[in-house]
Amino acid sequence: MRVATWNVNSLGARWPRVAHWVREHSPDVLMIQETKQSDDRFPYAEFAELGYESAHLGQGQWNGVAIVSRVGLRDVAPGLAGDDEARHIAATCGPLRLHSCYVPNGRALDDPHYEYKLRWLDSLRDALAARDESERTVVAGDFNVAPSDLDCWDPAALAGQTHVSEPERRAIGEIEATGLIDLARELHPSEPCFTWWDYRRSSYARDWGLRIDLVLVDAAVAAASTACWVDRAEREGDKPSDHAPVVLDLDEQRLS
DNA sequence: ATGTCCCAACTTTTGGGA
Repeated sequence: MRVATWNVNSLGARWPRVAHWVREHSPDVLMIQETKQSDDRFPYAEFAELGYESAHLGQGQWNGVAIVSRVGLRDVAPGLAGDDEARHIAATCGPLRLHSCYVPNGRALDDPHYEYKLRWLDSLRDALAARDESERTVVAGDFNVAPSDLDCWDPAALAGQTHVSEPERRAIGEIEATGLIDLARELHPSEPCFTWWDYRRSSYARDWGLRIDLVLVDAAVAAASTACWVDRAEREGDKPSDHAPVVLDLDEQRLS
């Protein structure tokens, strides 16, 4: 079974690449962030032609999250309690309970948006702490936090900025403490595994990246996982998103 | 050169967000 997460930075602008990527890589489930679409513009029919059911929580110009699946899609839960932005959607697809997350950026440490980001992460933690432990859980998406210095191209250059602050990293740690494993880091303890590169300053060519797109899984999913990898090729070529997809491959037989 | 890309709109240029 293959599950992927991808911040597409506008599904409208990225549709040709998304459709091509889905055909090439055949994910069973794709979690999408930053669709930047209202629900009435979401390409439900186009995904259906590719064999996928879709659940979308849209907002319009900003945010927007989705889960598309070819292995069933039920018990859709759009939105995080108390949040009025389109940043979280959960659904059950086959044997997995999946959460597609788009964590607030934070903007700057002294910006009110940063406080919103920390509160949002606390809300996600609370929702995950209350989950049904019998469900096999995958929490994935754009967390806008680099959990450690290994996840940064130059930690010194980022000092004093969002994405690397101690409160943000602590909030990620508290989410993991609900019983979730940062799978890319678990399987690749010494590789950076960047997932995002700024469009500016030729950042991709210089490999000035961050690992901010995470796949957090419970112990049962971790035990069944055979790979967790970043599709850097998707960050190249014409009109890429600034994020690359992160792919989780698992052996469904080992999910007991 | 706060350097690029994407969106909306009092839309053909500007401002907000990442």
